[in-house]
Amino acid sequence: MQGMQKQVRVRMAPSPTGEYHIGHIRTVLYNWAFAKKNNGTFLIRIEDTDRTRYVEGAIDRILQIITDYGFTWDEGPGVGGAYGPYIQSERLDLYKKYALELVNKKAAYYCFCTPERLEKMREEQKAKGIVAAKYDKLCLHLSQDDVQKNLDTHKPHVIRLNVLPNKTISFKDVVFGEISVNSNDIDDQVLLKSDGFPTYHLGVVVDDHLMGITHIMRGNDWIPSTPKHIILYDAFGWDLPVFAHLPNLKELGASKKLSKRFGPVSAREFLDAGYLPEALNNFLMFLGWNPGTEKEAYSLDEFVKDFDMAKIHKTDLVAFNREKLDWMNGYYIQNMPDEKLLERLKTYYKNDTEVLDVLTTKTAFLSLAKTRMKKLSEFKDLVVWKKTDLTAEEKEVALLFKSKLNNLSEWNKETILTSIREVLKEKKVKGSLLYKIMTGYEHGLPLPESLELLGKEKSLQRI
RNA sequence: GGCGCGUUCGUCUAGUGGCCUAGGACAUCACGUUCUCAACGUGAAUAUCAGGGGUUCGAAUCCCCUACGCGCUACCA
Repeated sequence: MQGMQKQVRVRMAPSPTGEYHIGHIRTVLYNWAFAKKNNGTFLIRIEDTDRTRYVEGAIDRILQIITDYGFTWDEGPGVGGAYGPYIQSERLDLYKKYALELVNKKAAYYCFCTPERLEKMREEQKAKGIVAAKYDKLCLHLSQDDVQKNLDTHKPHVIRLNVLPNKTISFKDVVFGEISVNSNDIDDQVLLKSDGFPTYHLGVVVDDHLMGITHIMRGNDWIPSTPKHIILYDAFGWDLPVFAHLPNLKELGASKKLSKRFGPVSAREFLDAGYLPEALNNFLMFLGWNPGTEKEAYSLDEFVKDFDMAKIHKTDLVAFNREKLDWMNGYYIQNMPDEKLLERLKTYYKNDTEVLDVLTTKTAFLSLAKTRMKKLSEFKDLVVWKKTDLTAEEKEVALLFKSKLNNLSEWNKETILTSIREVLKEKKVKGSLLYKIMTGYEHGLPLPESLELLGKEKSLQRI
């Protein structure tokens, strides 16, 4: 079968439990690019199996933010596909069927233990000095009759994975290499909860297999769970997908996860703060991957071309350098064609009439502002000037400036600049004072150009 | 505590036994340009590759130990 490459199918499986994190976008990016590079399929599957953490509307918001970052999916919510439904809560029968298959194969068993008994069991183990409590397999030893009796009386139950002792479970990770764990360290994980929903472990394995997933790229916090999944694949007799675990993101300086204290955390917040999706994506690409060249500016298309799983970093955490993100965003703004930037700004400031007015009547401000903003959110302070209080001395400068401007017979940036130079020379003041007088800020867009745009009358009014 | 994983400039990294007296980018500093601030250009500084043992003619690169960090240890994902 050499040369018969299996069709690449990858997935992103968000849980609708809250806001979509910027790190999730990084994972989307890698999976999406890998699919595109291999002419494969990128699908989205919603893992809404935790009803206690379910957040109303979260699915729509997650799909929207993925879209807003520029990604599309070939199968999944909204687009359908041959392997649907793509929402786990609509696949409950499937998980039950496979859980029962495992029970029949003795690879799993019914457990009728109450939460209270589990709690007590853990406390007892703790008292004995065992910190990581494991289920004691009590229900594994229930007779067939007892199990049936309990089922007949509808006693609440779960289905647990039956982990055999003294086995070495190992798997090969594309990033981390060979990883092996002793089965004695693996708990008899619940597979099917008492409410009939699967746990993550059953859900992913069943769905990844049924949906033909060939490669799994996810955060490396999943490494410890992977052996459980391997046991499941083996029990079902299914082929293993390729695993690649990605380094997680941390806050710069701290070895801790991203925190609101330092800035945006959710994917949506970054957009709201005025970051461009293309800059964000470019930044995210390098958080866990590097082409090995000195090229740093990457469009999505270029990334698809160069992305290589073998170049994913084997490290546990990568710092999210917000300063570098700002630089990169500024870089993208500077290099964006004016018309395109104008559209972005109009969308960003769609509820701000003051800025919108500037964007429609004085578009020339755009090219002046371009090199002066790192985020779209900084545009407003550059073009919407504020009033400020002046000292007596400053007022004198202001009046001189006003009369100079008033005397100009021609109103253009050269004549205005001449006036500025004269004022600065005569009054021996710094340029920043004129900015304060005109704009209310110590600095801003070049005055000659700005005032030319504003017009003589309005400029004089400002003073 | 147990298990797993990691550790190169302040940060993200290049690096898979000799090209490394460790390269790039961000940040920092200096100079140039200048109506301010940016942008831009040029240049500077910053890492005995966590520490200690090996293996080898030769190690950031291979092995062992230690330290530190992170993750997991739920009827959460």
